Amino acid sequence: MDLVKKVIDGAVLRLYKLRSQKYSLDYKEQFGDLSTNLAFVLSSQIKDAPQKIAIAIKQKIEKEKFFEKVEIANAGFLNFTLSGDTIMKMLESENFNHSKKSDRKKIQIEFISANPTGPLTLGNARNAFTGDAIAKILRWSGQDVQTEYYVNDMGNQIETLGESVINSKLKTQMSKPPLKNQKFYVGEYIEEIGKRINGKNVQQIGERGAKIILQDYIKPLIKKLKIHFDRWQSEKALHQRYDIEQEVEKLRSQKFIQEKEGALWFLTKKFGDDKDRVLKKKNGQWTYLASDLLYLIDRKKRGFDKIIILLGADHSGYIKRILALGQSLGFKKDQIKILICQLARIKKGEKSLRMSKRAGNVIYLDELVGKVGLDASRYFFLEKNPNTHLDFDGQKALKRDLTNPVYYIQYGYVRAQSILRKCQISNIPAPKQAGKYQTNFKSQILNSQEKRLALKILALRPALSDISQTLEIYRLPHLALDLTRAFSNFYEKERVIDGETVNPLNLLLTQKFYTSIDLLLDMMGISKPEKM
RNA sequence: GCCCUUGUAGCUCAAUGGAUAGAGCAACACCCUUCUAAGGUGGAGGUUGCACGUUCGACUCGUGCCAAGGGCACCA
Repeated sequence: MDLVKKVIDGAVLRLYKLRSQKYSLDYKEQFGDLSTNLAFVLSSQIKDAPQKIAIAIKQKIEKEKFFEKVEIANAGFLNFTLSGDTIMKMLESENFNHSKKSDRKKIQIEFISANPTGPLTLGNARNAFTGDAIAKILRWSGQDVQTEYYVNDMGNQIETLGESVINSKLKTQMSKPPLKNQKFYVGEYIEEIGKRINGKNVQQIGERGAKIILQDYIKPLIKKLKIHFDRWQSEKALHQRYDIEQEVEKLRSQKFIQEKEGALWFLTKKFGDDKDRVLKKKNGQWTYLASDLLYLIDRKKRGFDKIIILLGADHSGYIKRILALGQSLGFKKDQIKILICQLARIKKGEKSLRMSKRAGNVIYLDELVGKVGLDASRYFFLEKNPNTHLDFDGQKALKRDLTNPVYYIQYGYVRAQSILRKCQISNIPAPKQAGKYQTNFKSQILNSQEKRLALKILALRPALSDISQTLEIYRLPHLALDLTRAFSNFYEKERVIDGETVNPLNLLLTQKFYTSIDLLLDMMGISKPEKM
């Protein structure tokens, strides 16, 4: 597929002496093996009729022997038919490695970063799985990736946690009924923590509680979710490592800081924010923005070329100010990318409610994964564009929404694996060494199942390249499903092993399918079963 | 009121400005008991929230409405 693109690009360059704009080169069964809208895209630049351009391109590339047929349809679409040999040769040399490794960048991806005031909930799931998958596809594309969880282990919410714990102790220690307060965190975990810790004041109890939540609730679950963080960055540690006063002074000399109404403001408006933001309150306390500033300073020092931050939609208002802070520190606009995941809501009867740890209206992620399994959970959350608004029906979701195609994909994977294993047993060369076959595909005629499967496999690498740029992770499950479908169709009609003989063409297809699904499952963090 | 996000089949979602808007689930009819049946084939299901506009061409871009979610603190 890359090859075909090169040929077309080459022809266009020779014809028009201009770099082709973004054009599509897709496999759509109804329009030949590959089709492109290139002539239309060029026509707006060259100011000539698409049909004429298409004819010129057709004449130029028709001589290339791997096009069996080039057709013009619908006043300018170019539809190509590739020969079976071409397709199989392309397939044989396909290794699924990212092609361009030249610009290796140091990228940090920060995700989840839920406050250590309670266990992770359903609301963190999207962010968690998406972040993990982004890290994996970026690594595939050759980037130097570091994953990080930012722990807000200081500030008001920690005190609130302390108060909540103390309040819960009223019941157990002093046999007084605990106070009801909307502000307090509720849940079994609060009582559990109350039994385990003591402290001399709210602050200390809050901090100890946060430590326990992080160590005994959050980290073990993350491990269970098969997510790895290279670093857990404590907010408190940042304040110990850097002198906030000094850092702010540096910025003051650059005129990003101003004193107004007795407080210290960061002039984020200069960078396009709606208003300026307080950095140090009238009472002398630093706001959370000061921590964010330190965190960015830290990341600048650590030399990241790019920072990707995943936030929930309730933080969408922060985007501008984070970018503003970043720019004041010398980050360019495109070096900080903030992705927003819409919040998950819970359906209760007719109503749909926002989850809240304080209202005790939550589904814990641990519970969900325990019930439906990690694979199904991952698939469910990865499948959707994070911008979609998700209403989660606790009852139905467990039964219906999560009876998802992940099993179909795994099944296809197992089938392919089983065939490959059989080939090994019957003394046929090891499946992973594709080169060994040296298959001669001369005048190979492919039937529609074989062709479809081959072309879909070939389309994978360009698609992954694209996703590693756009970070549209939700395309991964769709790709996997689509590929598996093509394989199932193929499997239904074709045989790889027939008695004692092996069909080398079909074996190659099976092998390459197996490798592509293997790669996709890895990227999605979905397990690769040997049996089902 | 202002800002961000979303509105596509009964449900969950796709569709770099391209051709007849596609998948899964659910439901219907048929086939298949294999190289693992968690399968295959076929039909049904749509005014892409509404209205204008931009152009060869709009689910996609622009403007205005309607509806939903989120945000508009010297809280994090």
